[in-house]
Amino acid sequence: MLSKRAKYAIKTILFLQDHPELVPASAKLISEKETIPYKFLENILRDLKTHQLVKSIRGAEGGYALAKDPALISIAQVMRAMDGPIALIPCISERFYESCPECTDEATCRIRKLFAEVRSEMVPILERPITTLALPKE
Amino acid sequence: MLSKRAKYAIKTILFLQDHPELVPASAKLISEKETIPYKFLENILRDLKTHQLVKSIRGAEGGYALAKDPALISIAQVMRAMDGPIALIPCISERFYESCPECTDEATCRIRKLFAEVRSEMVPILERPITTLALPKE
DNA sequence: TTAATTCCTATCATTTCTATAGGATTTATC
DNA sequence: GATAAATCCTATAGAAATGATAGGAATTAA
Repeated sequence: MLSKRAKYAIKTILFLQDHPELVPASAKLISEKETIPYKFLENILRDLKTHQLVKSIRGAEGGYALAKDPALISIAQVMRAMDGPIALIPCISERFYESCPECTDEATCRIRKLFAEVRSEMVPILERPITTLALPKE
Repeated sequence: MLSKRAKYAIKTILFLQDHPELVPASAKLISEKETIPYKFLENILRDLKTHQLVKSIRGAEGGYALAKDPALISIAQVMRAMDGPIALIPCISERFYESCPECTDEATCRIRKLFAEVRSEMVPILERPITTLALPKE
């Protein structure tokens, strides 16, 4: 399951997407509007910045904005920045590969292919740009 | 990511699938063959039994066996028994539905549909019977 | 100069995950 | 009937991850 960090991060990214580009949004504002604990948010924003998903403007009247065109940002990017791999087992992850400590031999692992298939179905959906995340119609 | 419990449980289920039906496999045997800590395994087996994936025979010469035809058992069942929901957010889970505490309104949640789609791609793959999990050919 | 803000390090609290301990109960076999 | 090999059960310990807070340094617009 997604961590709370990741959920907060997604809310933050979507908030910034909606926010007028010219005015940066302060952590305080985001915290209040999205009901995210302030200090926790600061720390998420730092991480999002490290991963080049948001940029910051320091000082009074400063704040945060998306670091790039929303058409180039996906939920997958946010998830990876917060929680790490999307794959359910590490030995099939593209970006976070690790061998499974329990596994004696990847070549003969009977579940590896299954989870690889799962991953390859998940990823393209999660990699859609956030511009495709319209509000559901009533 | 899958928990160690879930990985151990999957190994156990596959071990039992391969094991001759007439002789139950003891926790000790499984523990040794699959290198799973004995006491941890006992506790996993209990849980698998509660979820009616394995059955047990008590006493000397006792042990465990699959509770049903392997054609009726899937990795999804094992995962749900060990780790709970397969969905990445609780508000789209079929079996473990919960509203997201961060969410003000499901109807207007912008990521809900996306994660529902992800889930609906994952589930059919994970629900394939374990009889389809052949060893990969060289 | 002040106030608003990001930035940084550290720490705490809670929960979840992994694993172990110790023994009660059951049952096949000798 | 005794013994040994098992499952079964409750409890708890230890470790790691997660969620959250504290306190202040640095930056900058007004």
